Amino acid sequence: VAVTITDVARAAGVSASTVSRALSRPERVDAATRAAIMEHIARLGYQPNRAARSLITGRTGNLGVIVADLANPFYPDVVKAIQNRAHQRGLTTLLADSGEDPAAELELAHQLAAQVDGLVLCGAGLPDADLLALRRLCPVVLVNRESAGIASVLVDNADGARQAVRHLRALGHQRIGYVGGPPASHSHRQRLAGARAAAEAFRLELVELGEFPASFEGGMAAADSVLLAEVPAVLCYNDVIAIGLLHRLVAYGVGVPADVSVVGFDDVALAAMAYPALTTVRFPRARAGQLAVDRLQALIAQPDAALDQAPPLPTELVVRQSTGRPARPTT
Amino acid sequence: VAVTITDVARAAGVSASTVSRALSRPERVDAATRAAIMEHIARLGYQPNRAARSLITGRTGNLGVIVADLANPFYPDVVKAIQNRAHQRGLTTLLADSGEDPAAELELAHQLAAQVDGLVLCGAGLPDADLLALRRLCPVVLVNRESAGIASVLVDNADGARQAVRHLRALGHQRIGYVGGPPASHSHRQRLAGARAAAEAFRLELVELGEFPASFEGGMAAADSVLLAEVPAVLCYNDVIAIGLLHRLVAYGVGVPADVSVVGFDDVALAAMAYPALTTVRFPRARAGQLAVDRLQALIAQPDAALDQAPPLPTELVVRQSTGRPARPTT
DNA sequence: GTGAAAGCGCTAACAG
DNA sequence: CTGTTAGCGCTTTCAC
Repeated sequence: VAVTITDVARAAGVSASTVSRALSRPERVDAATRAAIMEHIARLGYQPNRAARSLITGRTGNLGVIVADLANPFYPDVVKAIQNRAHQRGLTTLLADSGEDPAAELELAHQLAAQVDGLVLCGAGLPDADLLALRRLCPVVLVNRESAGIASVLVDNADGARQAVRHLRALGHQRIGYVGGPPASHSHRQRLAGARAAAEAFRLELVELGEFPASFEGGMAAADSVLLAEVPAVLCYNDVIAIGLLHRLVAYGVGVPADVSVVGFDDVALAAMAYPALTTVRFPRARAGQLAVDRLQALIAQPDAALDQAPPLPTELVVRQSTGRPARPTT
Repeated sequence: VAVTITDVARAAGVSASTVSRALSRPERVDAATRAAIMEHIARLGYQPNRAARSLITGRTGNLGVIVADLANPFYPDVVKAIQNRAHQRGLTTLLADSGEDPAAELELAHQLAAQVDGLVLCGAGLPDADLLALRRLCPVVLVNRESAGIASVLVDNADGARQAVRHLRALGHQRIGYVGGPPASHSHRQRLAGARAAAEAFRLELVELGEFPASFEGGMAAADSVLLAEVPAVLCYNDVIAIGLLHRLVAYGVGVPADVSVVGFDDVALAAMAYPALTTVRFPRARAGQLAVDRLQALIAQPDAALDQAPPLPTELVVRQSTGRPARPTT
């Protein structure tokens, strides 16, 4: 069924090399011959065999993406952006889900490394050493994680937390609870650090309520801590936790925002759909995905260019109905 | 950097063919030599070059997945299951997102067809004719869509709708509204048909409230129709619409389920997180994804085996808090 | 500007 | 059971 370059060459009455050249270096081929060749290509529906091309060029035209968990609403948005951008650039996307398991992630990474031109790691849980080893196999770009010697697309988590704290302070709160996420998470640490710094800067008390799984259940579990600490406002590690918290608070009859203000992080679609709609900090997922592809392409073109880290992408506070002026004075 | 089969062969003191055989047909190689070869393979970290292998076998070891929209919470779950299963089977997954655009889908499908052993189409919007043409290029499996001559993994949407209607009827409702989804959708038609049949069977009135985009906004837009029709219970095309409706109803001060019972469809994670938690019909996404891979593998092995369609996968009613006994008689 | 030839890494007959 | 041979479809020197 497959039509090869030789078929095209024969049809056009030229050699295979010329057809090949017409495709890869059009300027090195006579305009007339090129036109004729193109015509035959279109007519025969010729598509170059990628395996054969890849065998000789060493390029696959594929880009690998490994995410921690596709079921987490954070990741599909990143993947979607990556796939779209890659497609624009003529690359196809290989996707793998590590299930938050570093061992699985390592295995997948090595497997993919052999069949892609570069790898994007999202929510990577790999130790720096593994990352470095991987880097020797193929170009790697990290999304929302920093590691020495590896390119990454960073987002200003700390500033996002700062904006959230500032918002809560503007509403009059003097004490703010922080519902933490998984301790291993890069974002968690940055967000916590940002919240701490902001608490100091804005002269308010930050009550750290513990670390919870980044899930709806985790958020529900955090509700008791929030109640016990009697904080009038809470910043959560992410939206999913915030929604779990919201759910449980409402079930307890605690008014949001009347009794407790809640702020999430990420601005996943969920946040706008919660009731009351969740105030949150937007994490530029689509932008991050695009940039990751762009950086990867640059790396593929120049494998050992100096990796100048761009400044982190900005985050943005999105105020919705889950925060508001406190109904009663909060001291 | 790359270690080839020849390197392994030389190290083991055998020919390349023997190494190749040791990998693909271990039983045709002496146990001792095989062991020695395996040892060298492990020591040298040899990984077969897939391009070279693919060039000769015609197999890529890749499986393509095209989804309508990754940002729709329905799809990531399917993709995750597909990728997991594929990985178990030693296949890698190429992912593409068509953005609900049939033209883009067609282009992606043809592009992917050339570099995969088979294609899974999820939420396919392609005309039957295009599907058939595609089928000639490579094995294709459809998820939740039926088309003559093409293998598919079907789900019993009609029965899901029936279960939902039955539930509402059991609660005492005599009139039920149906908030439809996109008219082009296969699921929409099946669910509507199921609801109609069930309405007749259970002797109640089904009020069709129109067709809406399958989005949160679509659901919000449907709220007015629900109010105007004064129906005490509503079945929605899917969860996302149901959540939008819920949101708007609550904002209007309409109690759910006190004043109106609401049922969604799909059981996306969102449904459990809504407040009140959404009663819905579970669509077996993970199972469907797995089955799609299994069927695709069967097709790859025997391209023109008779395609015996398995019975549709069952759906299951999940009762949560958005439905309940009506507070007042509903006549 | 174009063609001939070589070979990428691997597998699949076919001998032995 | 193992080695030899040929070639998958393409790109890329290198002559012309």
